[in-house]
Amino acid sequence: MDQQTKNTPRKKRLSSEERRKEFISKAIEFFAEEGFESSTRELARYLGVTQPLLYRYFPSKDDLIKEVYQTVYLSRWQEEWDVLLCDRSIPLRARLQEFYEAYTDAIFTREWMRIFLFSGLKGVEINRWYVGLVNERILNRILNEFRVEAGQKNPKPPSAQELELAWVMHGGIFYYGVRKHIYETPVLEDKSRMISDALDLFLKGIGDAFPTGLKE
Amino acid sequence: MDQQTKNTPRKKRLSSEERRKEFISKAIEFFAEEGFESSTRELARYLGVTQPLLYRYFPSKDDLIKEVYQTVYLSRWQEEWDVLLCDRSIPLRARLQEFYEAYTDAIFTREWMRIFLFSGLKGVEINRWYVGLVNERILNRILNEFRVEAGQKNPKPPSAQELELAWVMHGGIFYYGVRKHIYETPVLEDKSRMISDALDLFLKGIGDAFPTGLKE
DNA sequence: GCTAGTATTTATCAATTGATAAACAGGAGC
DNA sequence: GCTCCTGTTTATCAATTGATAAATACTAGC
Repeated sequence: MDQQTKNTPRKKRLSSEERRKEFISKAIEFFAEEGFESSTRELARYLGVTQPLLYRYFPSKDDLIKEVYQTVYLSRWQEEWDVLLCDRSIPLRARLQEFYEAYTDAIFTREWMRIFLFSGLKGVEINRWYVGLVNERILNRILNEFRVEAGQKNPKPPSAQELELAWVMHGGIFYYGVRKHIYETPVLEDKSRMISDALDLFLKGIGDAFPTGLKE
Repeated sequence: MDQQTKNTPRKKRLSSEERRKEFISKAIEFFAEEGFESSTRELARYLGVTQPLLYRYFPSKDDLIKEVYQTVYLSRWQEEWDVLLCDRSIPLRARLQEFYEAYTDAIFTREWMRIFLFSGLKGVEINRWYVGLVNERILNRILNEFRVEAGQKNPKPPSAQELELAWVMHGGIFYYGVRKHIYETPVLEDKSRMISDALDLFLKGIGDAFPTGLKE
Protein backbone atom coordinates (compact mmCIF):
# COMPACT_ATOMS: atom_id res chain seq x y z
CA MET A 1 0.00 0.00 0.00
CA ASP A 2 1.18 3.49 -0.80
CA GLN A 3 4.31 2.49 -2.58
CA GLN A 4 4.59 5.39 -4.97
CA THR A 5 4.55 8.38 -2.65
CA LYS A 6 6.46 11.23 -4.28
CA ASN A 7 9.68 10.36 -5.95
CA THR A 8 11.60 7.75 -4.01
CA PRO A 9 14.27 6.68 -6.46
CA ARG A 10 15.72 4.40 -3.81
CA LYS A 11 12.75 2.11 -4.13
CA LYS A 12 14.40 -0.11 -6.68
CA ARG A 13 17.65 -0.10 -4.84
CA LEU A 14 15.97 -0.85 -1.57
CA SER A 15 14.35 -3.84 -3.15
CA SER A 16 17.74 -4.95 -4.33
CA GLU A 17 19.09 -4.56 -0.84
CA GLU A 18 16.19 -6.59 0.48
CA ARG A 19 16.94 -9.32 -1.98
CA ARG A 20 20.50 -9.40 -0.77
CA LYS A 21 19.37 -9.70 2.82
CA GLU A 22 17.03 -12.48 1.83
CA PHE A 23 19.87 -14.34 0.14
CA ILE A 24 22.07 -13.98 3.17
CA SER A 25 19.38 -15.11 5.52
CA LYS A 26 18.62 -18.22 3.49
CA ALA A 27 22.32 -18.83 2.98
CA ILE A 28 22.61 -18.99 6.76
CA GLU A 29 20.03 -21.75 6.87
CA PHE A 30 21.71 -23.55 4.02
CA PHE A 31 25.30 -23.39 5.25
CA ALA A 32 24.28 -24.23 8.79
CA GLU A 33 22.87 -27.46 7.46
CA GLU A 34 25.34 -28.39 4.74
CA GLY A 35 28.53 -26.78 5.94
CA PHE A 36 30.55 -24.11 4.20
CA GLU A 37 32.20 -26.62 1.88
CA SER A 38 28.92 -27.20 0.11
CA SER A 39 28.67 -25.85 -3.42
CA THR A 40 27.24 -22.59 -4.66
CA ARG A 41 25.09 -24.55 -7.09
CA GLU A 42 23.33 -26.37 -4.29
CA LEU A 43 22.91 -23.10 -2.46
CA ALA A 44 21.39 -21.54 -5.59
CA ARG A 45 18.99 -24.46 -5.89
CA TYR A 46 18.00 -23.94 -2.27
CA LEU A 47 17.39 -20.28 -3.03
CA GLY A 48 15.37 -21.13 -6.12
CA VAL A 49 17.64 -19.22 -8.50
CA THR A 50 20.48 -20.06 -10.84
CA GLN A 51 24.03 -20.20 -9.59
CA PRO A 52 25.56 -17.30 -11.56
CA LEU A 53 23.01 -14.95 -10.06
CA LEU A 54 24.78 -15.22 -6.74
CA TYR A 55 27.76 -13.50 -8.31
CA ARG A 56 25.64 -10.46 -9.05
CA TYR A 57 25.13 -10.02 -5.33
CA PHE A 58 28.42 -11.25 -3.92
CA PRO A 59 31.86 -11.00 -5.53
CA SER A 60 32.83 -14.51 -4.45
CA LYS A 61 31.73 -17.41 -2.32
CA ASP A 62 34.11 -16.32 0.40
CA ASP A 63 32.59 -12.87 0.55
CA LEU A 64 29.16 -14.38 0.90
CA ILE A 65 30.39 -16.58 3.71
CA LYS A 66 31.88 -13.59 5.48
CA GLU A 67 28.55 -11.82 5.31
CA VAL A 68 26.95 -14.92 6.78
CA TYR A 69 29.38 -14.80 9.69
CA GLN A 70 28.79 -11.11 10.24
CA THR A 71 25.04 -11.53 10.33
CA VAL A 72 25.05 -14.56 12.58
CA TYR A 73 27.60 -13.29 15.06
CA LEU A 74 26.52 -9.69 15.29
CA SER A 75 22.76 -9.92 15.22
CA ARG A 76 22.18 -11.97 18.35
CA TRP A 77 23.78 -9.99 21.14
CA GLN A 78 21.31 -7.59 22.73
CA GLU A 79 22.71 -4.34 24.02
CA GLU A 80 20.32 -4.49 26.94
CA TRP A 81 22.20 -7.47 28.31
CA ASP A 82 25.15 -5.25 29.01
CA VAL A 83 22.85 -3.15 31.16
CA LEU A 84 21.12 -6.10 32.78
CA LEU A 85 24.30 -7.78 33.97
CA CYS A 86 25.35 -4.64 35.80
CA ASP A 87 21.97 -3.58 37.14
CA ARG A 88 22.64 -3.58 40.86
CA SER A 89 19.04 -2.89 41.74
CA ILE A 90 18.42 -6.57 41.03
CA PRO A 91 20.06 -9.38 43.03
CA LEU A 92 22.90 -10.97 41.04
CA ARG A 93 21.31 -14.38 41.15
CA ALA A 94 18.17 -13.07 39.46
CA ARG A 95 20.18 -11.09 36.93
CA LEU A 96 22.11 -14.17 35.92
CA GLN A 97 19.01 -16.30 35.62
CA GLU A 98 17.34 -13.73 33.42
CA PHE A 99 20.44 -13.20 31.33
CA TYR A 100 21.17 -16.86 30.69
CA GLU A 101 17.57 -17.59 29.82
CA ALA A 102 17.52 -14.80 27.27
CA TYR A 103 21.01 -15.53 25.99
CA THR A 104 20.34 -19.21 25.46
CA ASP A 105 17.02 -18.38 23.84
CA ALA A 106 19.04 -16.39 21.34
CA ILE A 107 21.84 -18.84 20.58
CA PHE A 108 20.33 -22.28 21.20
CA THR A 109 19.13 -22.79 17.66
CA ARG A 110 20.39 -25.38 15.24
CA GLU A 111 21.43 -22.58 12.91
CA TRP A 112 23.49 -20.53 15.30
CA MET A 113 25.12 -23.48 17.01
CA ARG A 114 26.20 -25.12 13.80
CA ILE A 115 27.50 -21.95 12.18
CA PHE A 116 29.40 -21.20 15.38
CA LEU A 117 31.06 -24.61 15.48
CA PHE A 118 31.77 -24.69 11.76
CA SER A 119 33.49 -21.34 11.96
CA GLY A 120 35.27 -22.37 15.14
CA LEU A 121 36.77 -25.36 13.38
CA LYS A 122 37.81 -23.16 10.49
CA GLY A 123 39.56 -20.93 12.99
CA VAL A 124 38.18 -17.74 11.51
CA GLU A 125 38.98 -14.54 13.28
CA ILE A 126 35.42 -13.61 14.11
CA ASN A 127 35.11 -16.76 16.21
CA ARG A 128 38.02 -15.79 18.44
CA TRP A 129 36.60 -12.32 18.67
CA TYR A 130 33.36 -13.82 19.95
CA VAL A 131 35.12 -15.89 22.59
CA GLY A 132 36.75 -12.67 23.74
CA LEU A 133 33.33 -11.08 23.96
CA VAL A 134 32.05 -13.86 26.19
CA ASN A 135 35.12 -13.49 28.33
CA GLU A 136 34.86 -9.76 28.84
CA ARG A 137 31.21 -8.94 28.55
CA ILE A 138 29.84 -11.94 30.41
CA LEU A 139 32.27 -13.80 32.63
CA ASN A 140 34.52 -11.05 33.89
CA ARG A 141 31.46 -8.94 34.56
CA ILE A 142 29.79 -11.70 36.50
CA LEU A 143 32.82 -12.20 38.70
CA ASN A 144 33.11 -8.50 39.24
CA GLU A 145 29.47 -8.12 40.14
CA PHE A 146 29.78 -11.04 42.51
CA ARG A 147 32.47 -9.22 44.48
CA VAL A 148 30.56 -6.01 44.50
CA GLU A 149 27.49 -7.74 45.84
CA ALA A 150 29.65 -9.34 48.54
CA GLY A 151 30.61 -5.90 49.73
CA GLN A 152 33.83 -5.06 47.98
CA LYS A 153 34.11 -1.46 46.90
CA ASN A 154 36.85 -1.59 44.29
CA PRO A 155 37.14 -5.23 43.36
CA LYS A 156 40.37 -6.45 41.89
CA PRO A 157 40.15 -8.27 38.59
CA PRO A 158 39.36 -11.96 39.01
CA SER A 159 42.18 -14.48 39.17
CA ALA A 160 42.79 -16.87 36.30
CA GLN A 161 41.47 -19.68 38.46
CA GLU A 162 38.23 -17.89 39.20
CA LEU A 163 37.77 -17.01 35.56
CA GLU A 164 38.32 -20.64 34.67
CA LEU A 165 35.60 -21.67 37.04
CA ALA A 166 33.24 -19.21 35.41
CA TRP A 167 34.17 -20.70 32.04
CA VAL A 168 33.38 -24.18 33.31
CA MET A 169 29.94 -22.98 34.34
CA HIS A 170 29.36 -21.15 31.10
CA GLY A 171 30.74 -24.04 29.08
CA GLY A 172 28.49 -26.46 30.90
CA ILE A 173 25.45 -24.41 29.94
CA PHE A 174 26.71 -23.98 26.39
CA TYR A 175 27.29 -27.68 26.05
CA TYR A 176 23.60 -28.25 26.76
CA GLY A 177 22.98 -26.47 23.47
CA VAL A 178 25.60 -28.55 21.70
CA ARG A 179 24.05 -31.76 22.92
CA LYS A 180 20.61 -30.64 21.91
CA HIS A 181 21.30 -29.06 18.53
CA ILE A 182 24.51 -30.63 17.28
CA TYR A 183 24.48 -34.14 18.70
CA GLU A 184 20.69 -34.09 18.79
CA THR A 185 20.70 -36.07 22.00
CA PRO A 186 17.77 -35.88 24.41
CA VAL A 187 18.37 -33.30 27.12
CA LEU A 188 16.41 -32.17 30.15
CA GLU A 189 13.46 -30.39 28.60
CA ASP A 190 13.33 -27.75 31.30
CA LYS A 191 16.09 -25.40 30.20
CA SER A 192 15.32 -22.88 32.96
CA ARG A 193 15.82 -25.57 35.56
CA MET A 194 19.16 -26.54 34.07
CA ILE A 195 20.28 -22.93 34.14
CA SER A 196 19.04 -22.50 37.66
CA ASP A 197 20.91 -25.57 38.89
CA ALA A 198 24.08 -24.59 37.07
CA LEU A 199 23.97 -21.11 38.56
CA ASP A 200 23.33 -22.46 42.05
CA LEU A 201 26.34 -24.69 41.80
CA PHE A 202 28.50 -21.91 40.50
CA LEU A 203 27.49 -19.15 42.91
CA LYS A 204 27.66 -21.40 45.93
CA GLY A 205 30.91 -22.91 44.79
CA ILE A 206 32.68 -19.71 44.00
CA GLY A 207 31.75 -18.27 47.37
CA ASP A 208 33.25 -21.28 49.12
CA ALA A 209 36.31 -21.55 46.93
CA PHE A 210 37.40 -17.93 47.11
CA PRO A 211 36.26 -16.62 50.47
CA THR A 212 39.32 -14.43 50.97
CA GLY A 213 38.75 -12.62 47.72
CA LEU A 214 35.51 -11.30 49.09
CA LYS A 215 36.56 -9.72 52.33
CA GLU A 216 39.66 -7.80 51.39
CA MET B 1 67.19 -56.62 13.73
CA ASP B 2 66.38 -60.32 13.37
CA GLN B 3 63.84 -59.93 10.63
CA GLN B 4 64.25 -63.21 8.87
CA THR B 5 63.84 -65.74 11.66
CA LYS B 6 62.50 -69.00 10.27
CA ASN B 7 59.74 -68.90 7.73
CA THR B 8 57.22 -66.26 8.55
CA PRO B 9 55.17 -66.06 5.40
CA ARG B 10 52.94 -63.49 7.05
CA LYS B 11 55.75 -61.05 7.05
CA LYS B 12 54.70 -59.51 3.77
CA ARG B 13 51.12 -59.42 4.76
CA LEU B 14 51.95 -58.00 8.13
CA SER B 15 53.93 -55.29 6.48
CA SER B 16 50.97 -54.52 4.30
CA GLU B 17 48.76 -54.35 7.35
CA GLU B 18 51.26 -52.08 9.00
CA ARG B 19 51.23 -49.81 6.00
CA ARG B 20 47.48 -49.62 6.22
CA LYS B 21 47.66 -48.70 9.87
CA GLU B 22 50.23 -46.08 9.07
CA PHE B 23 47.98 -44.60 6.42
CA ILE B 24 45.07 -44.48 8.81
CA SER B 25 47.09 -42.92 11.55
CA LYS B 26 48.43 -40.18 9.31
CA ALA B 27 45.00 -39.73 7.76
CA ILE B 28 43.75 -38.94 11.25
CA GLU B 29 46.30 -36.16 11.55
CA PHE B 30 45.43 -34.90 8.12
CA PHE B 31 41.65 -34.93 8.39
CA ALA B 32 41.77 -33.47 11.89
CA GLU B 33 43.54 -30.48 10.44
CA GLU B 34 41.86 -30.08 7.06
CA GLY B 35 38.42 -31.53 7.66
CA PHE B 36 36.86 -34.50 5.93
CA GLU B 37 35.91 -32.43 2.87
CA SER B 38 39.55 -32.10 1.93
CA SER B 39 40.65 -34.01 -1.15
CA THR B 40 42.27 -37.41 -1.42
CA ARG B 41 45.00 -35.84 -3.50
CA GLU B 42 46.04 -33.54 -0.70
CA LEU B 43 45.90 -36.45 1.70
CA ALA B 44 48.14 -38.47 -0.61
CA ARG B 45 50.59 -35.59 -0.79
CA TYR B 46 50.60 -35.48 3.00
CA LEU B 47 51.33 -39.21 3.06
CA GLY B 48 54.08 -38.83 0.48
CA VAL B 49 52.43 -41.17 -2.04
CA THR B 50 50.31 -40.79 -5.12
CA GLN B 51 46.57 -40.52 -4.88
CA PRO B 52 45.54 -43.76 -6.67
CA LEU B 53 47.56 -45.75 -4.18
CA LEU B 54 45.01 -44.98 -1.52
CA TYR B 55 42.50 -46.99 -3.51
CA ARG B 56 44.66 -50.07 -3.14
CA TYR B 57 44.20 -49.88 0.60
CA PHE B 58 40.69 -48.50 0.89
CA PRO B 59 37.76 -49.07 -1.48
CA SER B 60 36.62 -45.47 -1.28
CA LYS B 61 37.21 -42.22 0.54
CA ASP B 62 34.20 -42.90 2.70
CA ASP B 63 35.56 -46.25 3.81
CA LEU B 64 38.82 -44.62 4.76
CA ILE B 65 36.97 -42.00 6.78
CA LYS B 66 35.00 -44.69 8.58
CA GLU B 67 38.22 -46.39 9.57
CA VAL B 68 39.48 -43.06 10.84
CA TYR B 69 36.38 -42.75 13.01
CA GLN B 70 36.73 -46.27 14.32
CA THR B 71 40.34 -45.76 15.29
CA VAL B 72 39.83 -42.38 16.91
CA TYR B 73 36.70 -43.29 18.84
CA LEU B 74 37.62 -46.77 19.96
CA SER B 75 41.29 -46.46 20.81
CA ARG B 76 41.12 -43.90 23.60
CA TRP B 77 38.81 -45.41 26.17
CA GLN B 78 40.74 -47.45 28.74
CA GLU B 79 38.99 -50.48 30.14
CA GLU B 80 40.55 -49.80 33.52
CA TRP B 81 38.45 -46.66 33.85
CA ASP B 82 35.36 -48.81 34.12
CA VAL B 83 37.00 -50.44 37.11
CA LEU B 84 38.33 -47.24 38.60
CA LEU B 85 34.99 -45.45 38.62
CA CYS B 86 33.42 -48.27 40.63
CA ASP B 87 36.34 -49.00 42.95
CA ARG B 88 34.75 -48.38 46.33
CA SER B 89 38.00 -48.82 48.20
CA ILE B 90 38.85 -45.31 47.06
CA PRO B 91 36.81 -42.25 48.06
CA LEU B 92 34.62 -41.09 45.19
CA ARG B 93 36.19 -37.66 45.12
CA ALA B 94 39.63 -39.17 44.54
CA ARG B 95 38.28 -41.59 41.94
CA LEU B 96 36.75 -38.77 39.98
CA GLN B 97 39.87 -36.65 40.12
CA GLU B 98 41.98 -39.51 38.88
CA PHE B 99 39.51 -40.46 36.19
CA TYR B 100 39.04 -36.99 34.77
CA GLU B 101 42.76 -36.33 34.74
CA ALA B 102 43.39 -39.51 32.79
CA TYR B 103 40.37 -39.09 30.57
CA THR B 104 41.23 -35.53 29.60
CA ASP B 105 44.84 -36.55 29.06
CA ALA B 106 43.47 -38.98 26.48
CA ILE B 107 41.02 -36.76 24.63
CA PHE B 108 42.38 -33.23 25.04
CA THR B 109 44.45 -33.30 21.88
CA ARG B 110 43.91 -31.18 18.82
CA GLU B 111 43.44 -34.36 16.80
CA TRP B 112 40.80 -36.01 18.90
CA MET B 113 38.84 -32.87 19.63
CA ARG B 114 38.66 -31.80 16.01
CA ILE B 115 37.73 -35.22 14.68
CA PHE B 116 35.08 -35.47 17.36
CA LEU B 117 33.51 -32.14 16.45
CA PHE B 118 33.79 -32.69 12.71
CA SER B 119 32.01 -35.99 13.03
CA GLY B 120 29.50 -34.49 15.42
CA LEU B 121 28.56 -31.87 12.86
CA LYS B 122 28.22 -34.54 10.22
CA GLY B 123 25.85 -36.36 12.53
CA VAL B 124 27.48 -39.73 12.02
CA GLU B 125 26.19 -42.60 14.03
CA ILE B 126 29.41 -43.30 15.91
CA ASN B 127 29.23 -39.85 17.44
CA ARG B 128 25.85 -40.47 18.97
CA TRP B 129 27.08 -43.83 20.16
CA TYR B 130 29.91 -42.07 21.96
CA VAL B 131 27.59 -39.61 23.65
CA GLY B 132 25.67 -42.62 24.89
CA LEU B 133 28.87 -44.08 26.25
CA VAL B 134 29.60 -40.94 28.22
CA ASN B 135 26.08 -41.02 29.55
CA GLU B 136 26.11 -44.60 30.73
CA ARG B 137 29.71 -45.36 31.53
CA ILE B 138 30.61 -42.07 33.13
CA LEU B 139 27.74 -39.91 34.30
CA ASN B 140 25.19 -42.47 35.40
CA ARG B 141 27.93 -44.36 37.17
CA ILE B 142 29.11 -41.29 38.98
CA LEU B 143 25.64 -40.50 40.20
CA ASN B 144 25.12 -44.06 41.30
CA GLU B 145 28.42 -44.20 43.15
CA PHE B 146 27.57 -40.94 44.84
CA ARG B 147 24.45 -42.43 46.31
CA VAL B 148 26.21 -45.56 47.39
CA GLU B 149 28.88 -43.55 49.13
CA ALA B 150 26.14 -41.58 50.87
CA GLY B 151 24.85 -44.81 52.37
CA GLN B 152 22.15 -45.98 50.01
CA LYS B 153 22.06 -49.71 49.52
CA ASN B 154 20.10 -50.09 46.31
CA PRO B 155 20.13 -46.67 44.75
CA LYS B 156 17.40 -45.79 42.31
CA PRO B 157 18.49 -44.55 38.92
CA PRO B 158 19.22 -40.82 38.89
CA SER B 159 16.52 -38.38 37.90
CA ALA B 160 16.73 -36.52 34.61
CA GLN B 161 17.51 -33.37 36.52
CA GLU B 162 20.41 -34.92 38.35
CA LEU B 163 21.75 -36.38 35.16
CA GLU B 164 21.53 -32.98 33.56
CA LEU B 165 23.59 -31.51 36.34
CA ALA B 166 26.23 -34.14 35.79
CA TRP B 167 26.20 -33.26 32.10
CA VAL B 168 26.74 -29.61 32.92
CA MET B 169 29.77 -30.53 34.99
CA HIS B 170 31.11 -32.88 32.34
CA GLY B 171 30.36 -30.39 29.59
CA GLY B 172 32.13 -27.66 31.47
CA ILE B 173 35.27 -29.76 31.69
CA PHE B 174 34.94 -30.82 28.07
CA TYR B 175 34.54 -27.24 26.97
CA TYR B 176 37.94 -26.49 28.48
CA GLY B 177 39.34 -28.78 25.81
CA VAL B 178 37.30 -27.09 23.11
CA ARG B 179 38.55 -23.69 24.12
CA LYS B 180 42.12 -24.88 24.21
CA HIS B 181 42.28 -27.03 21.10
CA ILE B 182 39.53 -25.76 18.82
CA TYR B 183 39.28 -22.07 19.58
CA GLU B 184 42.93 -22.01 20.67
CA THR B 185 42.12 -19.51 23.37
CA PRO B 186 44.34 -19.22 26.45
CA VAL B 187 43.02 -21.33 29.32
CA LEU B 188 44.13 -21.89 32.88
CA GLU B 189 47.34 -23.84 32.45
CA ASP B 190 46.71 -25.98 35.51
CA LYS B 191 44.27 -28.53 34.15
CA SER B 192 44.25 -30.55 37.41
CA ARG B 193 43.18 -27.47 39.30
CA MET B 194 40.34 -26.83 36.84
CA ILE B 195 39.16 -30.41 37.25
CA SER B 196 39.45 -30.21 40.99
CA ASP B 197 37.40 -27.02 41.17
CA ALA B 198 34.79 -28.36 38.78
CA LEU B 199 34.42 -31.53 40.84
CA ASP B 200 34.19 -29.60 44.10
CA LEU B 201 31.39 -27.51 42.70
CA PHE B 202 29.57 -30.52 41.39
CA LEU B 203 29.86 -32.79 44.42
CA LYS B 204 28.99 -30.08 46.86
CA GLY B 205 26.18 -28.84 44.67
CA ILE B 206 24.58 -32.18 44.05
CA GLY B 207 24.63 -32.99 47.73
CA ASP B 208 22.79 -29.77 48.50
CA ALA B 209 20.39 -29.94 45.60
CA PHE B 210 19.21 -33.50 46.11
CA PRO B 211 19.44 -34.20 49.82
CA THR B 212 16.33 -36.32 49.90
CA GLY B 213 17.68 -38.66 47.26
CA LEU B 214 20.41 -39.65 49.65
CA LYS B 215 18.51 -40.67 52.70
CA GLU B 216 15.75 -42.80 51.36
C1' DG C 1 70.43 -63.76 -11.83
C1' DC C 2 65.59 -64.79 -12.92
C1' DT C 3 60.89 -64.73 -12.12
C1' DA C 4 56.52 -63.92 -10.08
C1' DG C 5 53.79 -61.22 -7.51
C1' DT C 6 53.05 -57.09 -5.03
C1' DA C 7 53.66 -52.14 -4.29
C1' DT C 8 53.48 -47.91 -6.60
C1' DT C 9 53.09 -44.58 -10.32
C1' DT C 10 51.44 -42.59 -14.75
C1' DA C 11 47.64 -41.54 -17.55
C1' DT C 12 43.03 -40.80 -17.84
C1' DC C 13 37.76 -40.41 -17.04
C1' DA C 14 33.52 -38.24 -15.96
C1' DA C 15 31.46 -35.32 -12.59
C1' DT C 16 31.62 -31.25 -9.91
C1' DT C 17 33.56 -26.95 -8.56
C1' DG C 18 33.90 -21.47 -8.49
C1' DA C 19 33.62 -18.08 -11.72
C1' DT C 20 32.74 -15.22 -16.21
C1' DA C 21 30.52 -13.55 -20.45
C1' DA C 22 26.90 -13.21 -23.28
C1' DA C 23 22.04 -13.65 -24.09
C1' DC C 24 17.43 -12.84 -22.53
C1' DA C 25 13.32 -10.91 -19.91
C1' DG C 26 10.46 -7.66 -18.14
C1' DG C 27 9.03 -3.47 -16.35
C1' DA C 28 9.61 1.90 -15.55
C1' DG C 29 9.67 6.21 -17.93
C1' DC C 30 9.06 8.66 -21.90
C1' DG D 1 4.70 1.43 -28.33
C1' DC D 2 9.50 2.00 -27.78
C1' DT D 3 13.74 2.21 -25.17
C1' DC D 4 16.78 1.51 -21.53
C1' DC D 5 18.02 -0.51 -17.33
C1' DT D 6 18.37 -4.17 -14.22
C1' DG D 7 17.38 -8.71 -12.69
C1' DT D 8 17.99 -13.34 -14.35
C1' DT D 9 19.23 -17.28 -17.16
C1' DT D 10 21.95 -19.99 -20.58
C1' DA D 11 26.33 -21.38 -22.10
C1' DT D 12 30.83 -22.07 -21.03
C1' DC D 13 35.72 -22.24 -18.87
C1' DA D 14 39.48 -24.04 -16.35
C1' DA D 15 40.52 -26.31 -12.12
C1' DT D 16 39.57 -29.87 -8.96
C1' DT D 17 37.22 -33.92 -7.49
C1' DG D 18 36.78 -39.31 -6.60
C1' DA D 19 37.83 -43.18 -9.03
C1' DT D 20 39.77 -46.76 -12.59
C1' DA D 21 43.00 -49.10 -15.80
C1' DA D 22 47.27 -49.80 -17.53
C1' DA D 23 52.18 -49.39 -17.04
C1' DT D 24 56.26 -49.61 -14.16
C1' DA D 25 59.28 -50.37 -10.05
C1' DC D 26 60.56 -53.35 -6.42
C1' DT D 27 61.54 -57.31 -3.71
C1' DA D 28 61.08 -62.02 -2.00
C1' DG D 29 61.88 -66.76 -3.25
C1' DC D 30 63.99 -69.81 -6.11
